[in-house]
This record gives sequence, C-alpha cells and structure tokens, in this order.
Amino acid sequence: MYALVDANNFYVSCERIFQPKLEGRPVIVLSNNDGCAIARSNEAKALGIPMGAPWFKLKSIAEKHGIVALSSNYALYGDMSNRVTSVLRLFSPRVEVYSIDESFLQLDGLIGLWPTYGDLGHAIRERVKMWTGIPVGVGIAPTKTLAKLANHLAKKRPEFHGVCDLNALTREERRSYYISLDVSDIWGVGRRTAEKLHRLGITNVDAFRLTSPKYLREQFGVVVERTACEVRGISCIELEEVAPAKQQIVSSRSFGYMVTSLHELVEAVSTYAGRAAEKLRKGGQVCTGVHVFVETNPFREQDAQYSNGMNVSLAESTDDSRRIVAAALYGLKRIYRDGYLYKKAGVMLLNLGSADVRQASLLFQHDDRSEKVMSVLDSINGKFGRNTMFLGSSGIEQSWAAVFEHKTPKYTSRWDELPVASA
DNA sequence: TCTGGGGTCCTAGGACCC
DNA sequence: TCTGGGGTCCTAGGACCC
Repeated sequence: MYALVDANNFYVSCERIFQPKLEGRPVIVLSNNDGCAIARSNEAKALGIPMGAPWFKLKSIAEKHGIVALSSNYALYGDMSNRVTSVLRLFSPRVEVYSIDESFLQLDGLIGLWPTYGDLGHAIRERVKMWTGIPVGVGIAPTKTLAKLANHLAKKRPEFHGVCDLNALTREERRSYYISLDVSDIWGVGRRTAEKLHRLGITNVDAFRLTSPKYLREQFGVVVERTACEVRGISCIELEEVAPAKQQIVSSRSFGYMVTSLHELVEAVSTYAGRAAEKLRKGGQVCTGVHVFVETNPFREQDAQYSNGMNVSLAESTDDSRRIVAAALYGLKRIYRDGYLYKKAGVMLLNLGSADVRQASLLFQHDDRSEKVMSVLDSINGKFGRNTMFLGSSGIEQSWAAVFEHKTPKYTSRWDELPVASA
C-alpha cells in the first residue's frame, strides 16, 4: 500500500505560515521575474486565476479582487519542504520524495499500529499541520498511480476531510468516483494522450480502467500501458527511496530585461555555468559535455527571433567550474549573433558520471589542484553564503538578473531575515 | 512593458557493424 | 534483371511530470 502526501497550494501555504493575515484571502505566488502565477490559494482558484497565467494580464483583476501576489521564495519553500519530509519519515521508514511538495510513503507493515489506513492518513495530516503549519492531503491505494488519484479526491471532495483510502470505499462508490473523474486526472495522462483517449471514446477513469492494456499499448505505447495496469491495481511503478544519479543538470534563467550585448550574455552564461557546476559537485558527479543556448523572446512577434545552442565536449571529465564556464563561453561566442534582443540563456551539463570513477584523458594533463580549489570555493560559499566567492566572468552588477518585486524574507534560512515575534 | 525552471523516459530514424 | 537479415548506438523531438 502506498500513501501520497501532497501539500495544498504549497508555495502559498509556506507564505501564509509567516503572514497569517493572508489566510482566507486570494494569494498567488509568481514564477521567476514575476512572470506567471505558479501557485494559487483556493480563493484565487475560485476567482478563476488559471495556472501559469502571466502576471501582467492578471494585474487588473488582481487589483479589483484584492489578490495578493508574491515573488517566489525558493529558499523558504525548500526549507519548509525538508521539514514536512522529516515529519513523514517518522511515520514510515520508506519514503520517496517525489517533488518539492509531495512524497510517497510505503505503508506495508505499518497498519498494525493504526486501526485503519484512514486513521494513519489522518494522523499524518494532523501531525504535519501541527509541526510545520503546512496543510496536506493524503491518498492511499495499492499503486502509486491510484494513490495519486486518491489524493486528488481527498483534496477535491470535502466528504473525505483531506484523506482518501480507495480500498475503504465499496466497489460501487469507487466506480461512481471513477466515472466522475476525467482521464486527464490520471497521473501520466497529459494533454495529448487525454485528447486522443477522448477521440477514442475513453473519457473517464472508469472507462480507462475497463480498456485493455494491450489495446492501449498499441495505441499509445508502453507508458500508457503501464499506467493502465496501475489503474487496475497492478503495481508497476516502484518506490524510489534513493534518488537515482542525475543524467543532466540544467541552469537557465530569463533576463530581467532584453539583453543585446555579448558582454552581458557572457556574465549570465558564466553565472549559470558556475551554478550548474556547483550542483554537479554537490551530487558527486563529473561531466564531459556542456550545452549552451540563447534565445530571444518568442512572445514578442514583432522582434526578429533567434535561438541557438551548441554542445561543447570537454577534454576530460571534470567538475571544475573554471573548465565548465570556459567551455560554455566558448560555445556562447560561436552562437552569439549581433542585433537580437535576447530574453533567456542557459547551460546544460551532459554525460554525467560519478566523480569516483573518473576517466582519465590520454592527451590531457590532469590538474591535481582542481579538486582542492573547488573544495575551497564550495566551503567558503557554504559557510558565508552563495556567491561569496565566484568567477570574475560572472560580473558584479549583473544588471540582466531577474527581477523580484514582491519578495518575502528568507524567514527560516537567514539570521537577518528571521521573523520577529512581538507581544 | 510585462509570459518560469528543471527534469525523465520513449520512439523513430540515421549511421554504422557483421 | 536481380540487391538480406539482424543488430547496436546516437540524437532529436515529443510526451509527460512537478
């Protein structure tokens, strides 16, 4: 048995813990650059604010209804996420952290401690709320896909009070819920698959469940076949307690304004490549390739459009920021074209491998000081804060950096931004 | 004026091997 | 006049997830 524990409107809930006056009000959290709404409180959803709606289109209705818009505060959300996870680990030794706001728990063997799975679900919900302040929903079922579906019901149907154990329902109750759910509510059925299923006359979850997995495989491939088995109660997707090693690391960002000069792109790409290299070392990995890309703003149809990318191979596998930045800048200088308004750039690290089994190069003299220099860099930044020490090519003013106009404090992760309690 | 960021997996097609 | 069968590896693009 699996439980899927998913926070309600997670980013908004994090903000509300430190600004209780936002309870009951419509609140949205914006993406980087205050671009789009990426989290919405129930009140904001009720006002019809769609997921991903651009903020500039929402401003007027936001003013009219008193919607509070906040810039994203990932330092806060990451820290709150870790707190929620640590509470979940007290309930089950087998936890898969699936995303910043949801985790799967394997429940087998735990049920002796609680009268029913539902009671266990309610205990999880109450303790997470009490200890972290974050409201969560719990879905319980014999497969991960069904646990996701149960979680969906737990949140949407008030009769469940935030906890839905699919097995506790009668066959008829389950069937009537399945009929009420669209195929697109199934985990793994996205827009394209849902459209085609509808064309085939398979519109709700019950109809999907009754369709033969073999037929679905012919129509869609193995992924949808696997989903079909999961919906039938046959577990095909295992719990991943230990996150598998990354295959790719990306660091990219939209600019605060249109960038035209190579000089600014060099600063940005250098910053992103440095950030990607940090992630690489944190995961104990090395890479042998760097992809760099730039693009103009596709929404501005009146502007000349250009987007391009380039793969640069490294002479030997490395996690050294200096080499990775140099490779990224080498590529950037080849794809840069004068005269365009650039909106975004990014760096991907490719062909990742473990730093423990580094392949030496026949032709390249390895610099033995590299590991030491990088470990000094990381420990200084770890101790004194990110970007205390950085490569000069990243620039200092970084005028192109993204803009956050509605920023909230890093309440839980910086001494000088701690919330103050007053009498 | 203003539209996010970071991932995985699968498949088809091309290049290559014997 | 006529041109096989069985594979692997790589890449780009699409679909999905949060």
